[in-house]
Amino acid sequence: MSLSHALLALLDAGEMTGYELAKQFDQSADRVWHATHPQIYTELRRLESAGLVTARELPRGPKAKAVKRAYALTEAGSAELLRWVAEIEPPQRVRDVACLKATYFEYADPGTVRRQFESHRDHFREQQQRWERHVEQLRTRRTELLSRRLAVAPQEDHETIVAYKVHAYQGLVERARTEVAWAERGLALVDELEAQRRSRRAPR
Amino acid sequence: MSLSHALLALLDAGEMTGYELAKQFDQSADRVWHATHPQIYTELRRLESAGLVTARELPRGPKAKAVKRAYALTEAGSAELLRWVAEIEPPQRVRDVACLKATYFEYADPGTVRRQFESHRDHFREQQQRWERHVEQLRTRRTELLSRRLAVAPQEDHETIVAYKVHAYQGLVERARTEVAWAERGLALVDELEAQRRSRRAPR
DNA sequence: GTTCGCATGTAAGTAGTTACATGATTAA
DNA sequence: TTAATCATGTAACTACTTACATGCGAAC
Repeated sequence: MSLSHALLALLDAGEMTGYELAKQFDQSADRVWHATHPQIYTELRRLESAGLVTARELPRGPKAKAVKRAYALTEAGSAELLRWVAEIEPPQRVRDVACLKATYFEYADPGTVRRQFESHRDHFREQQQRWERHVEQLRTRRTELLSRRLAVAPQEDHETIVAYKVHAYQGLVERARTEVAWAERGLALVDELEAQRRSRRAPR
Repeated sequence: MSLSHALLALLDAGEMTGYELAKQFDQSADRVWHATHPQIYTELRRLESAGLVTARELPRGPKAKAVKRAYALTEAGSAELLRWVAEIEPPQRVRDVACLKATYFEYADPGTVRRQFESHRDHFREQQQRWERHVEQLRTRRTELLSRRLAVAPQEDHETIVAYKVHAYQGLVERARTEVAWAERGLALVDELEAQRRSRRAPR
């Protein structure tokens, strides 16, 4: 289960509350792994009872009428993170709605198919830009998480840390680019098929 | 939920038993959507009680000591399939273990990282070849499912049906290619980082 | 005084996995 | 006779989603 490891990995940059972790998941470009807040809070409690993280209760505001919980890695948590990174996992199963649906576009009229491809293209264009920005921020070491991480790591490791992260997000950029290209070829295909149909129905 | 629609789509090629459907999911290259057999049998029963498919009980073998159930689309099932194909769904959330892990490769030694990238590359090379073969079979109309589907569709639609399926699987080929390229750049990166480290530790 | 962002959760439900269980038929 | 393949399921569990619920503090 990768949510737990995503959390351990984020906590390696230092103490964070559930709320801050949730933000990393769904606001920033760091969300290589999607998770909702109920799942995150639940998982943090589980990690705590498994002894992989510890929680420190902090007052919220000066009146201390409510508390927040800041989580940090334990020794066991760090060890588990190391173990997981080295472990070779069975490849993930394919489960791709867009592709599944595209296999049956014959059932939809050309206008609808066009809208499907356009929405696919627009989505991945946006993703591509988002990830390109993130790669740029990593290169110039301007993300908050990376700064925190570099602050607690020895100087000589900095280059390696940055290089692997850049490579990972660069992969996402390429992937998004591939999807955009696929959608654009799809749009061209719709045009082509329509032209063929027209010429077949009214030959000269 | 896309499993139900994957099943409806497969059944559009004609009557099939749960066992045959399960084979389409995990044996053939058609598995754009992964599912295990318990899930498939359960879902078929659900589709049946929802009135989207009907089951016909057939004897298994001549002695008729056991039965199998052949499922077919109902009117409502076909309608639902059409509705689903035209519907524009919210984009899927990213949840990528390989990428998540790659972000933290700094924690592993170069040998381990190399093995990770190699296994990624090998997996997607195999996927790429599998999908290339499948595209070829679709082009020459030699897959069983496609033959069945073409047999029940009007002649003038054949080209469109084949074209969209080829496009969908061609997309998977490109995606696999992108992953292979990413892993190969990863391997180059490991070498580069190691060379840098060596030269820094022993300058000339 | 009300809206926005911070902060934390529960509860009910759906989707998907893994292990267990059974038994028929076919080909070597 | 034994192994492989056909064929169908249940049960227990984990992962994830959605809706509901609460309350503080700051700024306008």
